[in-house]
Amino acid sequence: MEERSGQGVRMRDVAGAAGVSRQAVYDHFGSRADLMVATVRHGDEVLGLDGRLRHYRAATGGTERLEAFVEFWGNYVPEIHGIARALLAARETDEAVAAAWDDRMGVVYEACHDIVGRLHRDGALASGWSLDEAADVLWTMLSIHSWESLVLERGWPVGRYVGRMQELARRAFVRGSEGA
Amino acid sequence: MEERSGQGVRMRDVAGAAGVSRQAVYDHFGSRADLMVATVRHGDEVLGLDGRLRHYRAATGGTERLEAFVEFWGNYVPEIHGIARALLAARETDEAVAAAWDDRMGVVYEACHDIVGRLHRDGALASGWSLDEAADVLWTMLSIHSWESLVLERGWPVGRYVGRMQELARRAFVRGSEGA
DNA sequence: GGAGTCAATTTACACCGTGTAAAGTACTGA
DNA sequence: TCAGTACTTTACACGGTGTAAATTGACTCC
Repeated sequence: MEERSGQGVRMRDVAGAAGVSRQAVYDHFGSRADLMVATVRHGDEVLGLDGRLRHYRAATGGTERLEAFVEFWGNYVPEIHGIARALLAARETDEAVAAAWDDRMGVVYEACHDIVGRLHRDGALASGWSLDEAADVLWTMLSIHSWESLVLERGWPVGRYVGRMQELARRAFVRGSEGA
Repeated sequence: MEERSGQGVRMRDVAGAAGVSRQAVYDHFGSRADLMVATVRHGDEVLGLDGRLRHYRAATGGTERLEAFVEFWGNYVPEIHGIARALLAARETDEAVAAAWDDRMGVVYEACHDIVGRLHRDGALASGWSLDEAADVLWTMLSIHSWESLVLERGWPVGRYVGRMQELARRAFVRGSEGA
């Protein structure tokens, strides 16, 4: 239950990789969609989110939290990328997958909203943004797709992604921060 | 050859909508992938790009061109969205579709690079960006996915998309422009 | 040791969408 | 009239998901 990753993977591949018959997989998981959802849940348990989010949680200021979150996210996405692509493809047709995806993305959105709210509280939110709009844009900037676009298509190393996105987010959302 | 749009559409749907047998479609287009490519070409002819890009072409300054391009793009995407989704899904498996997509996106990338180049020429590019990195980020900000995220998922009207993206792009790339 | 249970296996098939093949029909124009 | 063309219907191959049934094998309980 470890090495899977992505949409081109058929049930027989999963079965083969697990050294088990195709039907055994159906017995255990029910369907391809259910398998994905189970994989997501398993990933949650195994990826140590609590540890990874320590810096984020420790940062109470809006600006610091924004920076910490981008850093967490940039390093987190590569590890969930395979399953994320599979979910993204399957959520078109499967309701349970769509729900699992929306649930995950909802958590990210909440984080974005929280960050924007703190910037506002600190008087640091750049003018011109409503809280919701800023959260929408931050969430969009940090989407898996944008990560794919920069890291996979344009070939950015993860470190550059993190650095530039931190800078971009600061410029976009933090009042008076164009110098660097 | 007009009303199609998107990935859930099967060959029989296309045929039915055209009032023709499924095989006739195969006779004309060869395969689903070829049909998509043909649809893209047809769209190019019919969408009046030259007219739509007039403001963009007329704007020679980096800042103005950036603004004009975001406006063009925001209004253009809704019309290509259906076929774009289908291409996006099919490019995973079909080489010709992938080539057609990459060709289109290449054009957009060139436009982004041109804009960033003009900003730099005008001395208006915000500090901290290399030309390539700024083009990469602008291109990513303007991706179909980001448009979907804001307009379809977050429910933004197109006008708001255009306005906020213009503002965001200005903040991100134009030196000294946080006030508005 | 023998019976029952439970998991996993093999084999087979239904369903769907893409794509191919073949035979038939109807309209066109030299 | 005949050839060509455009389209039709019917049929099937292929690949992937998902279901069903009969079979094997191991482990437990008495």
